[in-house]
Amino acid sequence: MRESDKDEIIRAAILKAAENLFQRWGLHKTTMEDIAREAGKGKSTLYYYYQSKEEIFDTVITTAIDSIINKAKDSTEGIPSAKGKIRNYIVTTLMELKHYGSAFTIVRTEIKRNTGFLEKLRKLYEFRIQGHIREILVLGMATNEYTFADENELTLAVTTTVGLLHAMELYLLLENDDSAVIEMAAKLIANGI
Amino acid sequence: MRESDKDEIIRAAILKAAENLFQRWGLHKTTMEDIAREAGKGKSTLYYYYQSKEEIFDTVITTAIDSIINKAKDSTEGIPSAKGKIRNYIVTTLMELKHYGSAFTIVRTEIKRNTGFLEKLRKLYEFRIQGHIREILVLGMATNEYTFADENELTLAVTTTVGLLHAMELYLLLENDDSAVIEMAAKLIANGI
DNA sequence: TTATAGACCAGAAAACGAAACGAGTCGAAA
DNA sequence: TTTCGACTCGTTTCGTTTTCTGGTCTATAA
Repeated sequence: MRESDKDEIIRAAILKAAENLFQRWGLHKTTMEDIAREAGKGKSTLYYYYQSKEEIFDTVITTAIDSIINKAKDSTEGIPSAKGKIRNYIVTTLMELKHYGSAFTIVRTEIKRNTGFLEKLRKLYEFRIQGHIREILVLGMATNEYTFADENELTLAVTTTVGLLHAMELYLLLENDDSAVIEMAAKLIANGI
Repeated sequence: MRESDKDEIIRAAILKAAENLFQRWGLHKTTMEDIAREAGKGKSTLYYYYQSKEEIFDTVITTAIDSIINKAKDSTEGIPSAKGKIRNYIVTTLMELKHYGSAFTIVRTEIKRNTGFLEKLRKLYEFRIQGHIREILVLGMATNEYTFADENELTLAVTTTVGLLHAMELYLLLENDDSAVIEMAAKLIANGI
């Protein structure tokens, strides 16, 4: 057991080193040797812990996204109304994304370089976000805040809400918007459903 | 007078030629000689009518955007409710944008190549769109559909609505979404304000 | 067996000089 | 007033060489 603990520590160290370098230099300018040096290991050693550079990058990104989604989810706890939950979920997601801001320069660059990249990312978290939103909307039906004729309509509402969220993420990522608009947009969506 | 009429005809012919080629080949693969050949003129002659290639391109794009905005505006005529107007304005804008679709491949490419391009475009139409939305919201106050505490709140609502519209445009341009979501999103925004 | 790293490879990317291209100018001519 | 051929000069493209870098293999040490 102590063996695998040590294993995890080194894996985490590599990840941390990679994250630092990715944030500073982006994916393409960061070499495996850079990461190895930063982690105080030989280059070959990295391949003992990770299959490829891509796996390292994916793990870094996934971790970041996980953190955002978890914070968004957490921000809905303790809020009684569904509308409030939706509002918080959206605001938190966007604010966190904005906060990661500079770190996500990488993402911005990567989006432009490779259109399929977003597609790939989305698959990783789309499902979870839709689950969260659906959960909230279902709650909203119980509290009479929202009404949906049937399962189809509920699904459409979920899709639309998440779609709008994505649209705003993209907007925030590629352009730069200020917080007042984020707040208002979130409230607007929450009330509009 | 007949002189300037003839002038306008040739200018229009050049524009039409340019539009065809831009749509087929994009801005960068279309040369001034291509346009001249298509318009049946010498290359130098183009410079008698337009200052630069950029001016030609801008004019083509502006014309297209004008058409979209006008159709959006028209789509609100005859609708009594402000909510209906908002909904139609958004749906029409997005559907038209989608309709121009292939033509706007250029725009898509241009956006990726030059981030400042969107900025520039936006300045051309931002003001008009905000004017239209504001007009509708003011009407919505008269019909008691919408309530705003003061001028500031109204302005924020306008900004947010237009911001969301832009976000969806970008999303539509860079990704591909289906009409059902557009409809729902428009309704959602209209009701949420 | 586990963990590490140096030596090595093949293909990708960078560097670079030469050639081609294309936006824009100018002067002449109709 | 309108048109265009000839010219320019900065940019892009292209073919080639060189460097770089992700990934593998093998040796070695604990």
